[in-house]
Amino acid sequence: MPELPEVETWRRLAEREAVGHTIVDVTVADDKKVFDKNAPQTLRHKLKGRTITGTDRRGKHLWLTFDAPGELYLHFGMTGSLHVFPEGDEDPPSHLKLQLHLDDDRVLGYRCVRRIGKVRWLKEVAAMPPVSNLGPDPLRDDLSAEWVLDQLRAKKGTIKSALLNQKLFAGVGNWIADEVLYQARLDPRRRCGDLSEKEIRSLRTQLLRVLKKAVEAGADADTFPRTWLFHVRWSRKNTHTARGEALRFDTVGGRTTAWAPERQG
DNA sequence: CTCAGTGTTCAGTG
DNA sequence: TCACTGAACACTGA
Repeated sequence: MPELPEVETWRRLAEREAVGHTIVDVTVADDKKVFDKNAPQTLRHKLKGRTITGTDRRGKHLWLTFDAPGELYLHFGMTGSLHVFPEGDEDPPSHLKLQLHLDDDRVLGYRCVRRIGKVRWLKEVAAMPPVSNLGPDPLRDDLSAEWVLDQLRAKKGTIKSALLNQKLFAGVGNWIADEVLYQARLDPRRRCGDLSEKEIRSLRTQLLRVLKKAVEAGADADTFPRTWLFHVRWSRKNTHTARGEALRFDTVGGRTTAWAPERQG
């Protein structure tokens, strides 16, 4: 479920477990789609022998820095994830596309089931697309109420599509957008321009709150508050929220949107 | 067997 | 040119 909280959780995992370690070997899957323009052998050559010195993230994009120029960009698509496991693990994650074998007999592994993720070797990730095209990351960057008001008032589409716009709120994805609208009690189909100042301020407050809570929980869904829409939004078989409100599914902003009309009127 | 889906990009529309 | 919409991508699981 890689939206901002999941990617931030993986960044912290890499920061804690891999920074300071040297890559003694690299396993690269034969997958031209995930590796994009990078030839697998080039990637292997660049990474082998390097020491990981840092991690960074913006929105849903994660990258590693090293003791020499060049950065490893990781994007997870809809089904990617990052793992640390022992060398020779009997039951390693499936669909591993990249394995960095560290100097302490552990592996930092990038997994991508649906092959929509991307792995690239770049000079400076933050200076080029897609990361350079992102707007502020609500948890990393200052997201002032005034800026949000200005931006949303200039938009013509629905509030749901604005929340998903990475130039406005980098890292917000489909479940977070729905959760924020549920918490802020707003109909996802409302036009941005029709929202009152009070409603936009509430939206911003709930956005920061949902992101902060999800990151504090280590993106572990089981520990998200019981009342969150999250727990019922994944199956259309669910008919009600934990609070007992009728649940509805509509396509808004081109994405499946779960919401509770009686709360979000 | 069919179809929806946590994300991004790009072609098409107005 | 801009803002926005919808399809495509690849694969899994309901």
